[in-house]
Amino acid sequence: MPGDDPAAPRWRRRKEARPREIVDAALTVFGERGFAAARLEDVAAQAGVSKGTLYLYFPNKEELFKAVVREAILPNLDMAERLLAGAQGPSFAVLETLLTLFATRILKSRAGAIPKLIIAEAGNFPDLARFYYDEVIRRAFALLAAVLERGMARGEFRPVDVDSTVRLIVAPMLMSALWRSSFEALEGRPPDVAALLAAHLDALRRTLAPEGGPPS
Amino acid sequence: MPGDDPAAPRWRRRKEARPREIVDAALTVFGERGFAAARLEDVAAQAGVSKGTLYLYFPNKEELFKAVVREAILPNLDMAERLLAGAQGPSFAVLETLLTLFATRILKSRAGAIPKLIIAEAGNFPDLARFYYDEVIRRAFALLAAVLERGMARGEFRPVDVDSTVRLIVAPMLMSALWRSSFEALEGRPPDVAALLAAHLDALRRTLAPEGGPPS
DNA sequence: AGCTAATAACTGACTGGTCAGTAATATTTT
DNA sequence: AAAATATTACTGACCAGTCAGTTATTAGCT
Repeated sequence: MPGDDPAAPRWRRRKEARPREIVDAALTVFGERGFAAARLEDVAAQAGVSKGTLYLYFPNKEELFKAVVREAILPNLDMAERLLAGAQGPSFAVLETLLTLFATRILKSRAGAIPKLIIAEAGNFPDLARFYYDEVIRRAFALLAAVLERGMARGEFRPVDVDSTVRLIVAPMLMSALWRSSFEALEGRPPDVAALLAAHLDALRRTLAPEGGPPS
Repeated sequence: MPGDDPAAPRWRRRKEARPREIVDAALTVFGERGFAAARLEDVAAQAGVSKGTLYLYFPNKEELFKAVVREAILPNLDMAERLLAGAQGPSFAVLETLLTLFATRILKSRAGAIPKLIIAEAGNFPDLARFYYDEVIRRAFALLAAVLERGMARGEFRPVDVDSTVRLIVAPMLMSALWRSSFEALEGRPPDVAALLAAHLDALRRTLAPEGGPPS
């Protein structure tokens, strides 16, 4: 407990550690409440710091949010892009790995709340929407489009409309993320992400298979 | 313009027409701003009425929102349920009709904003989430599950995990709705709902086909 | 028909509470 | 002592919900 030791200082200067701790706390609070409804006072409390301190490290709420996205999402995108760049095997395996990566690294972590957050607030905070669209969505879509192109070029996938198919691939994953944030509490059992992912991959295998036989 | 004619009354009593007009205005404003950020003052202005009048017809913001859902969504669900109950032909045609119905009646109308709204605010307004879950989601899921069961019973669909497959069916439609509300403004072209629906139906045909041949 | 209450519908200023951002002040470190 | 870091108290804007008062409409009376 603070205050136990009267000789201990009430607080310490920790210039290096603060930003990370604040961003981490912000991910939690934004995830629970959304952007507009999150109170910076709560973020500060969660980070073990006072509200004024936030403003020493971030100029305002929006920039704090951008920092959250940068820390929680972008490293995973980097990883996914490196994965595709170095891929050797069949394209469907790449797709499978990417979706599994998303399910484990995003869906199961606190970062899973971010998509909901963006969708919820895009209308009222267009700058945020623009930022997320440019930094995340465009890149993720381009990545999946590249996998499809690769598969079609190698004769592993039948020819499909790339844009629509990318959306079909992404939708169930995204929906899982939104679902968790919104309705998990209302359903008895927690949603079975593994089952959904399996069914989705099965469906994709059938959808992408060239007429002759299975793609993988 | 009001005020043009000095003999015209400043307002009129229109007890019967008010509720519908207010709900209609509320759908617009909630759709643009979300539930929490929508100002009842704006709803009132849009309905051509003063703020106090809203409270003559609806006890509070939440009940007004529920009225919006009842008016904009539930009639479509009723229609869909009647459609399945009276269906004669192949199950895939039923599925196709249902999805097309959704694409035209919900996605293209202002009601398309409601899913976003619910997802956005579920965390902060659990009563709203519960209401929507009970009145809409449960019914819609049961409906699609019934179509799948019907198709499997008639040997038109291969055996699938019903719960996962329902989610796979819904996800792209839902995502379209969310997308429109959030990112339409940021992308150059408007999203091609028809192309997505066609690709989705194509994928579903392949996914549900029994091993022997096509389901429809 | 016209005049006069009585009532129902409606208005808009106000209240109480919330919260992002800022200013003034305090504590720690060098 | 001075600089750096942090806290606390405050300001200003915002908005759901309330309510005292106003206006349109109806009903009763002549």
